[in-house]
Amino acid sequence: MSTASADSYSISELAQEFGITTRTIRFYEDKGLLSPERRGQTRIYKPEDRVRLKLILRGKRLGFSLDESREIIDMYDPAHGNVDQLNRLLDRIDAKRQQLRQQQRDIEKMLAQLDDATARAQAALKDQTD
Amino acid sequence: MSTASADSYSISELAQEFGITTRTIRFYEDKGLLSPERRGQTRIYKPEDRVRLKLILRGKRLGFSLDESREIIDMYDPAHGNVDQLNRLLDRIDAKRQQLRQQQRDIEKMLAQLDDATARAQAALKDQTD
DNA sequence: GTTTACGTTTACGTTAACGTAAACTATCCT
DNA sequence: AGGATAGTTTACGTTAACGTAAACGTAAAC
Repeated sequence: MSTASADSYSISELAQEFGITTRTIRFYEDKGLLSPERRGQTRIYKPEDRVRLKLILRGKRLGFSLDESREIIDMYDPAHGNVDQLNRLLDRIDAKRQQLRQQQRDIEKMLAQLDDATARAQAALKDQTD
Repeated sequence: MSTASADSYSISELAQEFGITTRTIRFYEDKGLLSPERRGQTRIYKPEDRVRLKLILRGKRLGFSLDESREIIDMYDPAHGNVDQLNRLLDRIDAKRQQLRQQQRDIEKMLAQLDDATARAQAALKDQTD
């Protein structure tokens, strides 16, 4: 099964594409983050599953837990009924936005710190080669 | 010990300022990220210790492990001897920079996604209130 | 002089996110 | 037919980052 039939992927194809193990993908399913189709026993992943996986891994790179990633993914879904729930959803979205903005500030400071470290190291190098 | 003598802090002062527990601070020391002075048994934290703690927590917000945070903090230190080591340091700094830039891209995409989710939720709200 | 508040060490417990291994099934290859 | 290859379930193991509790020291406060 080296080629995906039309618009679907095997578990090992996705694993290889994203540099993770099949165990990890099954684990995400176990935690309710993925729910691929089945052909018999075998899992069949559709493009939408692949997108969800991408979002999970993006969250991971930002230090989010799987629960947080699930929450963010669910925010995009169209399954939110009444007015109260929609308002609560909007609040949660806003909270996440604040958190991401904080991370942006943190990154800026850390990048500045790295620039500083680079300058120091280069200065030390120059001293050595004199 | 509600007031810090001159330029130093107690462990509970730092804990309260940063919204963490004293257990956490001692844990960081155990992992070699902090090494405060002692007055008898009691730990005395200097401004530089406080700065290190701030850096650790910033790393935490970005999803860094304590080992990664320690590495970043050590990058700033002036304890790197020969030319080879300095070059390796410069490489590691650059790698971290790349990682942070990736995080920046991830955040941008996620913010865009949140904007999208907000628009959808607001549209759904409008439908409800008609 | 004994609570109360803050500090200490030691040690076992807990959760998230997988790793690793065993035991089995289905399929393709030669 | 008999591996080799890719899939499956089940289950125990592991690491990081603390939480929680016990048992104790010390010093200020009542």
